[in-house]
Amino acid sequence: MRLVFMGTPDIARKCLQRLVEDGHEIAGVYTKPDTPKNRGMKMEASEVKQYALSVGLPVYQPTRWKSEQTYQTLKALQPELIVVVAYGRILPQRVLDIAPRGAINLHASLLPQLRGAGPVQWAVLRGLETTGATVMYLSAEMDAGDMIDRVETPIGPDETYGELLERLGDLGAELLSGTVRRMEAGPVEAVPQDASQATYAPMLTKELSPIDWSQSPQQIHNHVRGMVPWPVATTVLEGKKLKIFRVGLTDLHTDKAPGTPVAVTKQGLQMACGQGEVVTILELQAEGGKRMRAADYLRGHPITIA
RNA sequence: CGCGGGGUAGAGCAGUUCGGUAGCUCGUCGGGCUCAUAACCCGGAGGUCAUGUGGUUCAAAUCCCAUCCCCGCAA
Repeated sequence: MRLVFMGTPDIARKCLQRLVEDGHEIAGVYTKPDTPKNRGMKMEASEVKQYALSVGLPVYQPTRWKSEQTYQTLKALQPELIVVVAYGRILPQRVLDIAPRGAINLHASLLPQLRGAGPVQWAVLRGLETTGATVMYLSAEMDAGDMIDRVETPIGPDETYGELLERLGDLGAELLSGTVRRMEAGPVEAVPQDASQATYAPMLTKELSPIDWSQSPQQIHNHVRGMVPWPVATTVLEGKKLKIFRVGLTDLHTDKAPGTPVAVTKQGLQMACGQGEVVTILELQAEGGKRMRAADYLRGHPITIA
């Protein structure tokens, strides 16, 4: 089938790659414009763009979807179907109407749960035990279109956002591949979402990084793994800002105030949380330093236990 | 030229300001103690101090120059 693909990060790349391997005719690939990133502020192309170029697909990076020229350019590609995966842009309704078979989207949650830009992160942050991916039609309202296909998957008790995203990317690409095949064969059924059950998952920001030590160990654990690999949970210890990559639950108790170091062990650093419970910081990174086991960090940066 | 931290033993760090015998904590190996141990005691091995076999010097981890690599902020 002749289609236009729109997407930006790696999960989108996986989907595009799968569609290419399925033998579909990709008339064009849309992705966000290159942005200055990383140390040195070098311009960096999205994963989707890098892949598209490597297989010789035409890449488009419009900045204004409202412009007539952008609209006409897409229309001229004459896609039968538009496939959108984590594109990062809101598309005007008339753009969604260009393709005869419509515009579909892969969303990494079990809609109507977790609509928004950060469904995978919030699935972990909220401590859900199950999530998944949904293929639906795009609609004017964010992630509210009629659903075509879905796949479920359990979330591991220690799984991080990054790990889950990786898995959902593979599952999602597989799911999407099947949907497009079926659409190619003929009309498909779509069921409306129950809007009353909708929850929302906004994009994470670094403002969410600081750990609230008054929470329970399980909540802190969810917070930490939901923030890896970005933006990563943080805390300040002895005046130093630390990124916290991994914590472990304990059955211990303490009468120390939340956020106070309780003890240093072979495993790492035990910290007091809410209700006198204790979690162990297992893996961390200091500014300018590498990510390392907490026990290693403490060897060179001994802390005093009050 | 966006700002900044760093590369010293297998790991994490100190030492660099003011050049002068390579240190700490841990791991590892051997021995001891112990009912036992991740605990404790004694002893040993292990480093061309990122690179240039660069410059200055009687002498460089330390000062100067160049290069490579890692990381934080910011996006």
